[in-house]
Amino acid sequence: MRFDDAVAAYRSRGYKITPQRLAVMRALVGDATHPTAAAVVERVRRDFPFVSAATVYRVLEELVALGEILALDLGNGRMRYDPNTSEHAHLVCEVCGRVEDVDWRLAADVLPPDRRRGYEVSGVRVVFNGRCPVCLEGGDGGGSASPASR
Amino acid sequence: MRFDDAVAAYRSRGYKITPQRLAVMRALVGDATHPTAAAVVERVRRDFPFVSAATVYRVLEELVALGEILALDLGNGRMRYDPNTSEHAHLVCEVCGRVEDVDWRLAADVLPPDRRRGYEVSGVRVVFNGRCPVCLEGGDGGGSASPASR
DNA sequence: GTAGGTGCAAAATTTTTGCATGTTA
DNA sequence: TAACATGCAAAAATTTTGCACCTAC
Repeated sequence: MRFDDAVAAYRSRGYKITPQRLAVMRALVGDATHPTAAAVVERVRRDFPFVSAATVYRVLEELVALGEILALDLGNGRMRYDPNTSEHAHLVCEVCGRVEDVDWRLAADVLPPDRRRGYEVSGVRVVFNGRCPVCLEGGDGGGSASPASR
Repeated sequence: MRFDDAVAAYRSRGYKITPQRLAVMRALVGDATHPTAAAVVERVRRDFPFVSAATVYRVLEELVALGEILALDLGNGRMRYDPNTSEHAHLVCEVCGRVEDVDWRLAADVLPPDRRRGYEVSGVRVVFNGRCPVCLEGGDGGGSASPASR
């Protein structure tokens, strides 16, 4: 997502440009931490203390629908949002829940047609699970750190 | 998951073999529909009308921990369970929510080491999104059928 | 001025948990 | 019989929604 593109996308659909929408967009541009909705709410409130969480949820949904951000369901009950809409995979630490982008292109059509079972494939999500450098160095064996689970 | 393996896994850990656990296992073996927890509850109740949903959730968790089934979070708020624990990808219909296995192996190490950002990668989840044959034939453009969303 | 947006609080959903009771080994 | 498992109901946690008020255009 680029800020101006997102604003243009709103304009082109006749949606109003409100301070709340601008604040959510500002909170997301250039962010590579894959925040949860709650984290976006928190960040928006730094500039705009009384936004309603419902509004943030609604704006996030809009941005996904506009194709400006990606909604990632990485397997722990909370949605995460990614302003990087280019084709890439994700690395998820199964200990601390950290999420990172991996520049690893995989065209949807790597799935041979005879394996598509009649589906018209429009996209692919690739999530690598593992342990991040920090968690590897810290505790080893079991699950120590907060697993970012629900 | 094979029934006998799952029972053996329970035994080997000193867990008791209860009718409820057997019923959940029976409900899952050979199932390729990737049922939600609620669907498993429903199915178990066909043979065992008064099982508590909490028990089914607990048994599903156990089976995942035992490595007998896979918990899939395919991006619509509900967990789905897959007794096929071999390495494979999933095809998800974005119209009706149907999920199918695709025999498409992708070793975790297809991710080149210099792209791993220091992670120790232990697994990969690949989900292809698209439209299933039924939904392709039915309505085209928008979203008609029940999108199996939350 | 008006269509559309926001805030609040309550609803909805799915999953988890505490605790008393029941059951397997 | 003694540890473990279950059932129930309430709690949790996240996201959605209804409705009255407000505001960008």
